[in-house]
Amino acid sequence: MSSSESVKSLTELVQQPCPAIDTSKDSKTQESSETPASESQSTTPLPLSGHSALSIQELVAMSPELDTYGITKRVKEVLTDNNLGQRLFGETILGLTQGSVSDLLARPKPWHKLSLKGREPFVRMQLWLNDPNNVEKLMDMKRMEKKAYMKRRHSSVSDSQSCETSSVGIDYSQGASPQPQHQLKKPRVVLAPEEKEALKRAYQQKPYPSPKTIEELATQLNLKTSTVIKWFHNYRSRILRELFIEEIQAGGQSQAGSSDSPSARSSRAVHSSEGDSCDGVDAEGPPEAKQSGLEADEYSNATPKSQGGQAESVFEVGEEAVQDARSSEKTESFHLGIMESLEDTDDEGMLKIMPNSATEEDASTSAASTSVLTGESSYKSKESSEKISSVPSTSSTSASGSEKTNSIQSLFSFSEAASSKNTRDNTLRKKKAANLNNIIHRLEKAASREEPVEWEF
DNA sequence: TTAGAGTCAATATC
DNA sequence: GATATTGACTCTAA
Repeated sequence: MSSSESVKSLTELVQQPCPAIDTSKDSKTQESSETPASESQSTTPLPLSGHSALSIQELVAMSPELDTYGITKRVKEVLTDNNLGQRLFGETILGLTQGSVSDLLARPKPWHKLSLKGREPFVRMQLWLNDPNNVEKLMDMKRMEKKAYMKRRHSSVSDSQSCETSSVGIDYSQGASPQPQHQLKKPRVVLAPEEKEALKRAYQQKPYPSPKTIEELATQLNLKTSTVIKWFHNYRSRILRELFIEEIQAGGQSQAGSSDSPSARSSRAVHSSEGDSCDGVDAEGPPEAKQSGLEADEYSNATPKSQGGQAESVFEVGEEAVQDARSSEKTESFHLGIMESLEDTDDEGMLKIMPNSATEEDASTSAASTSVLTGESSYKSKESSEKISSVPSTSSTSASGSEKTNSIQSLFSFSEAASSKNTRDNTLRKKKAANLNNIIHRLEKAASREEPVEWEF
């Protein structure tokens, strides 16, 4: 099983243009006819079928580390070069929907961060890329699809012409649009920008809000608690992904070749990202939130406050590290805002996330809550992101061997490219690095000791 | 139970 | 029309 031999052959299979792949044809062409594998969703689509006895899962399990970023990059190139759509590619090759493909191509996770299931599409992509014929095949499919579409369209046009009038009234009566039935489909919730802003601010204060906090948020925002919960889930994971890709890009810039080496990447991305994908992933980017409690001092440095005890001491170091960032006018309000709104810090503390909730208290408080808002938006600006990026700025330090720590470190570490941007002096950075590593270390310890307090940011 | 991962699919945007 | 975004769902693991 683990024989190096099989691994080797697999490596060849996956990494090199392998003849074995020629396969696909048969299995592919048949499904192509009309239905783009899509529906088969769970059934394995792809051109792998020819791959013999090895199921995709097996392939994945045995696959050597793949350069996910490189793979997606190539796929994107191929798709655009050949004018192939994500939908077709996703449905026929990956067995995924267009949205998933888009997401995957835009924000691939590094291999080591992927679960077996998550690796599947990348193996498929790699295999697909390996055989240039596959592009041709896909193009054929595209043509066929087009033909089929035209056919359908023609026939439906004539159909609709004949029953146009009636269809209006029919609508529900016929299965065509089984819409109202039990109104099975819940309308999609679309959060208003202010709501998102508020949630983001809340996130900055507490990436892992307690149920109580969630309820408060839900109440304040007039949302369902489940929506708030889901939003936090999504936001967290998307922020993470955003970070990974930025790390990779940063790494690619600073060190040409290796596209996917996991750790030791700059964290500049975290702040500059503003890629707005995940809608705000931009600012905070509390990368390994869970793993390190990072966000506490990293982007919402303010948060650490409170908690007292060990946490307090832990964060006071972080505070220091953050000091300069704070000195910048823009970030200042940001930090202060959070600081103040976190005045009572723990879960009991009402989150002041809505701009209008600022009515309470005195001016300073209102300033605080609004400043969180303004702070964030400024956070989004390139300018400020640069300033803020100095916060976690550190040079990666030696220490810690665990992967976890490494990745955490990488979040704080600065690639040369990134660091060259700001003028911070090295000693200061090193000092911060040490401090932050210290924080990380202690947080991890605390975590393993199960001291919940420590994780309440 | 909760969080993370992977997706879907509706909607927004280009 | 293609692609990007994002709320929600499902599954898995701790």
